This record gives sequence, C-alpha cells and structure tokens, in this order.
Amino acid sequence: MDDVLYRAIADPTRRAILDELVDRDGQSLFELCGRLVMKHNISSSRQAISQHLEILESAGLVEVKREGRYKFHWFNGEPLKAISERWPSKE
Amino acid sequence: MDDVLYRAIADPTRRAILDELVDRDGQSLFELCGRLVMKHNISSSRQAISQHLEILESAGLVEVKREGRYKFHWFNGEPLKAISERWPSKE
DNA sequence: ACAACATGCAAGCCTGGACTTGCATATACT
DNA sequence: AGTATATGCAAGTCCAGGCTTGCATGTTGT
Repeated sequence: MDDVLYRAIADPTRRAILDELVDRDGQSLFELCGRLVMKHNISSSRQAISQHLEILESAGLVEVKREGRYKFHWFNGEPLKAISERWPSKE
Repeated sequence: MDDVLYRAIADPTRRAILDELVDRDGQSLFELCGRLVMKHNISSSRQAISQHLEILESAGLVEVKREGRYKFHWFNGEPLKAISERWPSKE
C-alpha cells in the first residue's frame, strides 16, 4: 500500500530531515546529523537518523548514492503528489 | 505544531474515512461505520471510528455539525495544502 | 598493517496510540 | 413516561514504532 508514504511523513524528525535535504541536497549521514542538531534542535543518535533515512528511502522520498565509505542522500518529492491527487483541496 | 495534520493522515482507517466523506459528504457516525464496513472492509467498533473522527476534526480535516441526536461530518481539504506547499514536487 | 572514520546490524526498552469494554447521556418515537 | 436510538466518556489492554546500546563491517589515510 501507500502506507509507507504516510508513515514516513508522520514523524516530525523525518519531516525535518526532508526539510534539511531540500535546503541542501546530497548530504551524508554525518552531515545530516550535525545540521539537524544545529538548525532543528534534534538530538537523536546517528543510528536513529539512519533508521529514519531507511524509512524515508523505502517511501521513495529519499534517494541514496553510495560512494566509498560515504552515503549521500537526495530528496525526491514525487511520491507526495499522491496526497494532493487523492483528496481535493479546492482553492 | 502541524503535527496533528500528519498524525491524522498517518492511519489507514482515517484515510479511508476521508475517502468516504469525499465520496458522500455529510454522513453521520452510524452511516460512516456502515459504509466503512461495506466498501472498505473496515470492521472497527463505533467508538474506534468516533475517536478517529475526533483526531481528524482536531486536524481540521473534518468539520462537524450537531443536529439533534445526530452528528454529521464534512470533509475539508484545506489543511492538506500545507503539505504540497512545504516540499517541492516538481512536475 | 594499523588506526581513525563512516556506516550497518541486531536486540532490547519504553512510550504513544489504536482498539475494546462498559457505562452514561441525550434525543426521538409511540 | 418509557423505550429505542445516536453518541460521549473513561479506563484498560496491547502492539507498533522510535530510540538506545553494543558490536560488526567496510573504507580511507599514514
């Protein structure tokens, strides 16, 4: 189901991660952790963030590219279209 | 926060309720329960649905009008705009 | 080769939240 | 007035999921 999508954006930390990636695409895990603490007052462990990224990835909201010992992350808003297409939000 | 919104649509039963209200606006609680069983194979108790409606209401996604012993529900997609406005989903 | 660095894996804890159960309230009908 | 109908309230159960902890793996640099 599209369950993964809605579950993915249900968590405030994950939404902050998406915000961060929109602001600066292609960050590594460590980079993300640092910036989340700085700009969003999020003090979760590296593992926690890593797990969040897995969930975002399985929802298709984040795309990943492995490069040596680094793993870089990109935002992808495509799946979100399903939401606005599902319910009318007339102007 | 806008937390209530994302929490509201995180649950599959609540999304089905929204679908149902879009399909036929102004349903009462009992009406909704019946139709959810018929069309969506959801077999939650009346109280469960009632609790879901409270959550949807607090997120502004459902509006309510009390009339005698009935309580009618309407869908409101307005709050959903916040999602598409928050993250780019370029075409 | 060895150490530092970046990430992955797995198991356990613990709170939130979905659901049920039982009773209460309020409105309509006869 | 009494009964059926439509909904509300409150307490308790139970499980998903977010987080931590500890260790393993893989990569870069000296």
